[in-house]
This record gives sequence, structure tokens and C-alpha cells, in this order.
Amino acid sequence: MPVKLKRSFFEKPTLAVARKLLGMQLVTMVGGKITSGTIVEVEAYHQRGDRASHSYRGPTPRSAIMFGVAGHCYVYFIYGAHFCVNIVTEKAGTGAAILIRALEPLRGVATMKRRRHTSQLKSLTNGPGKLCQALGINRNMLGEDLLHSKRIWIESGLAESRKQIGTSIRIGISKSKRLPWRFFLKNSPYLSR
DNA sequence: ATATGGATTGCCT
DNA sequence: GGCAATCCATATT
Repeated sequence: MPVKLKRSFFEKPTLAVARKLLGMQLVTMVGGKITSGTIVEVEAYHQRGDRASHSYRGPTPRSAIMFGVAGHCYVYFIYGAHFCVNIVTEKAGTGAAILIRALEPLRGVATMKRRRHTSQLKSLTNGPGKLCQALGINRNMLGEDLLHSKRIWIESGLAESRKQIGTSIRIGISKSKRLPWRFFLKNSPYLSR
């Protein structure tokens, strides 16, 4: 049963929202194709006390969106090759977001295989850059509102009671390494590692 | 104007 | 496990 999320869902404290997103579905409609996956791994980023966050030094042309209204997409380009997608959280002006790091493929698997140039189910969406490629997410998704967009949105998924959530330090960063702000579904075969 | 390094991936040994 | 690829945001000169 699809549940419509409200703005207030994303305006809550970022770590709490990160946990709630696990088990929900990220869905896109790109080029006439629906693709989706269950969110199995996320990371939180926050202006306050988090030197790894793009928002740490306050709003810049790139990070301004993290200081905007919750529930919007922050897409950035990294290492000259990949896109990563985040969801802005908390009240406007806060500077926080949640990076979607891995999905379990659900709808549009054939389309995802074509976009990823592989037939390996396990490697379609088990990383932040991979899932963007599989779902057709790029810089023109920047600023999309998950509550109203026709191209990208969230659908409800797994019951809260069925979730087994693991916690760890975040991956691939060099600053604020110790913060345990990565969350994942423990038994998922589709984690980035 | 230039320098630095990155919230990654895939290929190599 | 190591490491190159390759664009760009940001800080510094």
C-alpha cells in the first residue's frame, strides 16, 4: 500500500529520518521507464560538527540546496564520472541531507541492466554512483521535490518491525571519520560493502 | 588564474 | 589489495 509522505517526515532530525528511509523504495520515471529499488543503505551528513559534509562551511553555490526545504534532491557529480543522490532533511537553513548508498533492485530491472551495461543483478545498485546510473539520475534531477516530482519519488515499503538495522562509520571520507552515521539493512545482499 | 582533492567505480596484479 | 580515470567545486594566490 503506497503511503504518501509529508514534508514533516523529512523535517525531522536527520539520523532518525535516515533510519526510517531504510526499507522504503526510491522510484524514478526517466525516458518513459519506471525503475525502483528498496533503500538498503544510507549515510547522514550535517553542517553541525561534520567536517565531511558539503554543508560544513555554510552555503556555497553547490551546497545551498542542503540549506533549502526538506524533501528535495541534492545531486552532485564526483570523481569526474559519477553522480550521487541525497535527500535534504530538517528545517530550511539547517544544512543536512541523507546520501542514498545502495538499493535492492525492484522495478525495471531490464532497464537498469541496460543503463549499467551489465546483467549482474548484484552490481546494479550496490553503490551511490551505480544506483544513480541504474535509475537514470543525473544533474537535471537536482532540486526535484520528492513530494511532487513526476520523475523521482519515495514509496513506502517494509514494515518498521521487520527491519534489522546496522550502524557503522561512513565510507570513503577522510574527515569526521568516527561519526557512526551510516545505516543499513543487516541481511541485505545489496550493500555497497 | 592556479592548485588541490574528492560522500566512486572498475580494472589490474 | 592497489590505483588510474576525469570533472569540477572550493580555497588560495
